[in-house]
Amino acid sequence: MNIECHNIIDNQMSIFSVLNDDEKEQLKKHSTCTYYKKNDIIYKEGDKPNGLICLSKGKVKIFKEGVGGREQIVRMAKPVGFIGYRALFADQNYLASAEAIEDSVICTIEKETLYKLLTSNSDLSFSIIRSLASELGFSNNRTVTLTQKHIRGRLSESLLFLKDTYGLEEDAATIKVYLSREDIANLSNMTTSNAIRTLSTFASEKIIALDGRKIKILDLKGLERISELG
Amino acid sequence: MNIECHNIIDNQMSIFSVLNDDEKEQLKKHSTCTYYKKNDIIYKEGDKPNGLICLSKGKVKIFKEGVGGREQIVRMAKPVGFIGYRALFADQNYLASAEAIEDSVICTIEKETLYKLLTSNSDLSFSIIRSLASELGFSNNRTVTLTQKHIRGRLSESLLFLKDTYGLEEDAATIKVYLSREDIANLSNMTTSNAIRTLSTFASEKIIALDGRKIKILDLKGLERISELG
DNA sequence: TTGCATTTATGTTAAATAACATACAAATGT
DNA sequence: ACATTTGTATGTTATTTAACATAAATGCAA
Repeated sequence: MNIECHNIIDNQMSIFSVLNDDEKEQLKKHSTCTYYKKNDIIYKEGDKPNGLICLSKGKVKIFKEGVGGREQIVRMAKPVGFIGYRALFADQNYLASAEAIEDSVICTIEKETLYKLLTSNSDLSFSIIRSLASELGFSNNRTVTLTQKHIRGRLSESLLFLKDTYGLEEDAATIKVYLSREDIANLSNMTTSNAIRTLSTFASEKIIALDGRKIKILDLKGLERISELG
Repeated sequence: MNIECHNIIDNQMSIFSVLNDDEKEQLKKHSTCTYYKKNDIIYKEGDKPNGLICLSKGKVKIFKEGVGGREQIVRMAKPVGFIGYRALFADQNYLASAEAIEDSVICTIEKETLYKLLTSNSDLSFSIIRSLASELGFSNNRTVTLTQKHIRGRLSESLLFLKDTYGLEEDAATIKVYLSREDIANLSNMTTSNAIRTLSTFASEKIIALDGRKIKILDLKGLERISELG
């Protein structure tokens, strides 16, 4: 039934590995599974969180609407990872929206159950503190990157970020996520035109190869160099 | 002796208010006071945190070095607030530097003592989770602001941010912090020249009044409007 | 298939902002 | 009191990037 939820909770990689069997059982009883199609909205800026959302399968983008409706992707989620936990723990409404960029499965854990466990299990609290602290560091880094690097630097950093987040296909070169040029632009703080143009330039420089939405990294060192130089 | 530390720990506004007297005593025994002059560095990017730093008196800027040594201010601290807790809890070295922009007093709480308390007191963990989650929301907001708003929007948002953070003088108009034009620029992601120029423009439009480093807000609504429009 | 919408591609122009140059004022040290 | 540095101010130019325009390619549905 919500076998997907059970898998997450039992997963050795998840933060729930610090829980004992009884605690895990609690979580399983109070969690529900939901299925999303590609392009489905999981939640919207302003919505109220009602539980801890965990991505079991698929890929999700988290983005904010900026000036003139222009969107900025602030995070990309992969399994097994949390979504919207910032708002939940800050006791705020969502400040960003989440949309599935592939068919996805999420598992929602009831807020009350989670909080009860947090009270009794300090290791779980520690895990969450560590997660939030890491992501804050990432966010601060990104602020500097997106504001200070030039277009080529921002784009190459985004490509490296996508590679690090989702990994590579069996050919050890193709980034394992297929975004529209618009999404790549929204991730890299540039217009779609400029994302397309700069990708083409990279391709002509043999740094990457393009085939539709497939992006193959040909010269990793080169990409890293461009990213560092800004 | 470290009376300043004691004040922080007993302060009703600090997150330590959830502790009992015995726990507070523990903290006091394992904390030390340090005094910093204006422009003193408290820690540098890459340093290893060795405790929880709390600002007791003064004002501190947290900034990152970006492309070509250009600095970006990511946070401004005021009493009673924490500094560098992100790196401490993420178990990382500092990703940013902290510098006193006024004579300041900080109180450092030993990591081991803090962690012991976190294990036994879940309310304290909760407080830290909430703080980190709030700051992450702030950071994501800032990313969008700094990348999408135009110069006038970024500068007015920075002025409003400084007002909200440090408050106003008795005249109910002058922002209670005295930054160099360069710092204002580094906060707003622009060059010093453009910060100076745009401040002058705001002054000529009677939105603010300038007197050296004193910035008086004459038209709050106007400033908010400019900030929102981007 | 055909038509229509969307995405991708590329060239041109316009706007925003950084970079640079210079001048002057204020603070600081000797 | 003077020289030296630092901060502030403002004008000019160069560069980056957004905005706009157009068109080809692709995906999708009737």
